[in-house]
Amino acid sequence: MSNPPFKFSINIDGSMPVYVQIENLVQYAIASGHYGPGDTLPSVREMSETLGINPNTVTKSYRDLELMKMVRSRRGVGVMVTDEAPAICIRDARLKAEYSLRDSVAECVVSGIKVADVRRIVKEAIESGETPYLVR
Amino acid sequence: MSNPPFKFSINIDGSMPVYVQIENLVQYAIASGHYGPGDTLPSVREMSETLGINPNTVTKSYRDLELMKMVRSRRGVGVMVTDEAPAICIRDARLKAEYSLRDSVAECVVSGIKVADVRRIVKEAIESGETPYLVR
Amino acid sequence: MSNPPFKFSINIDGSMPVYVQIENLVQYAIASGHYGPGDTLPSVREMSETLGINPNTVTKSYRDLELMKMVRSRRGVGVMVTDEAPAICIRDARLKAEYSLRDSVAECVVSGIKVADVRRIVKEAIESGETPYLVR
Amino acid sequence: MSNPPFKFSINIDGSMPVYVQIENLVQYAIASGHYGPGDTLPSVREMSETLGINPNTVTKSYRDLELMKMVRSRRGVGVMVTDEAPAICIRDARLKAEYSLRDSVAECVVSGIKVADVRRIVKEAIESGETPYLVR
DNA sequence: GTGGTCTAGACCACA
DNA sequence: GTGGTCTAGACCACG
Repeated sequence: MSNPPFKFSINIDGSMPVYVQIENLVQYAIASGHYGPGDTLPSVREMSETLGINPNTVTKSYRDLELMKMVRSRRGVGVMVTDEAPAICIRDARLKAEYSLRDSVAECVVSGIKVADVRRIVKEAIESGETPYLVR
Repeated sequence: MSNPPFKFSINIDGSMPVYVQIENLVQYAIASGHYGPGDTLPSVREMSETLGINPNTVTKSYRDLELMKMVRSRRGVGVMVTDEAPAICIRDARLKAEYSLRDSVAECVVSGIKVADVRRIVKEAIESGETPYLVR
Repeated sequence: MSNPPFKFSINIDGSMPVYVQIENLVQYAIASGHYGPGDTLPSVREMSETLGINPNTVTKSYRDLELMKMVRSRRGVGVMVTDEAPAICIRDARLKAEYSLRDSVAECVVSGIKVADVRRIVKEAIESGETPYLVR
Repeated sequence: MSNPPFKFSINIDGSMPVYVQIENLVQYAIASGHYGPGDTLPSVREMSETLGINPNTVTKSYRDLELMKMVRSRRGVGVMVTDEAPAICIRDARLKAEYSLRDSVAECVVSGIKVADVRRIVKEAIESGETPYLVR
């Protein structure tokens, strides 16, 4: 692996399919600048062994990412990040996060959680600043 | 059905299974006070016709709700809301909303959205919020 | 009701159907001598109101008991205990109880409950001497 | 299926639903140590063919067991025994057996069986008992 | 009328 | 290959 110090972590239980988690991981890694245009992702075999999952699952993730124009795979070489990937990833991540936030707040309000409590929870979450998918 | 009609609506093509949507609808109806302890839910047949789905799907939903202690079904009688149901529904709704909020905020932070923007989005979402529908 | 001081008690929840519980109640009442040959059972209406259940359910129980030759119903008169009923009820009750006991003990042994504990439980149950269906 | 074959057998005509029988069989197999944490149960298709029943029926059993936290099912992988399953199964089996015993003894007493006879029956049942199959 | 169970068979999501 | 969902339709148990 050419870019070793990046740590992936997936939750094999939970409702989110493994292949989606992998796609998200890679997109976050690109959005955060860990992988830049031209960088090579871990090989399918390496990734599957690292995560302890089926290689087919990784293959599917990489294929999806290729369809999203975020990576390009070349036989015998590997899977490389495209030039457009960072911009797409960053934009997508922000849009998704923003949408998700509006949604959650509305859900809280509608559930009868007090506004003060909503603010408190937001404050705590900002301060604790955990990353849901990335482990640095 | 002794209660006034509750507007049920499901999305048969969405990613969320139909039986889960029904469970959510019922929990929503209980949390909002539309159905109280002792009330009878629409019969399996009635619900299936209303929603245009197979009775077995409704049966599955009702069975799950029974395992969750929210309803009690009796052959030849119907499906009735339990005494504990409202408390469980309200508590669950809040816990889910709170968890979702923390998650979204973390996602925003990790996506590089500025803290000031996070606060602004939260503020907007609260202000555009609907009146709480949950009974306390 | 001609034989008033007998108290019935049924569990409308639980897995045992209501009509079966009623049949058992009546058989226990006959076995215990509360109702003797020629005595009249409570009317369907009275029984259904006392227990807060559907009259059809009582009707079904009485019909079953008639098929078992334990009661005989006469239009305009009521449902009366037959001459053979006590003997049948007593024999059946003992056989069922004995079979059930052997079964339970075997189940305990096979579940790994120690023999000493089995004996203790039996002793306690005898001493507490509750009646599962009858309330005197 | 990695484990040696477990002899499953169900009674398709009995009063107990088939899916409940399957659940009991699996719990029995877990309590007896045939299946341990991490082991994979027979696939839905395999089980349904073995028992000569519809796959949906097996699915229902497995789903119930999952709600009881005894197994965890993963699409594309299989159904696996959880870590807590053995303890739950053993505890449940004992509780059920103990409850059943108390009930039977009470039934004997109320049926007029003499205490001496109750003790004799218990003694006989214990002596004819099989070796406990449950793992501690 | 109510809900409960089971079947047969289809299609999908996942690894 | 795995399990998950849904349909259509049958039959039964219960009140």
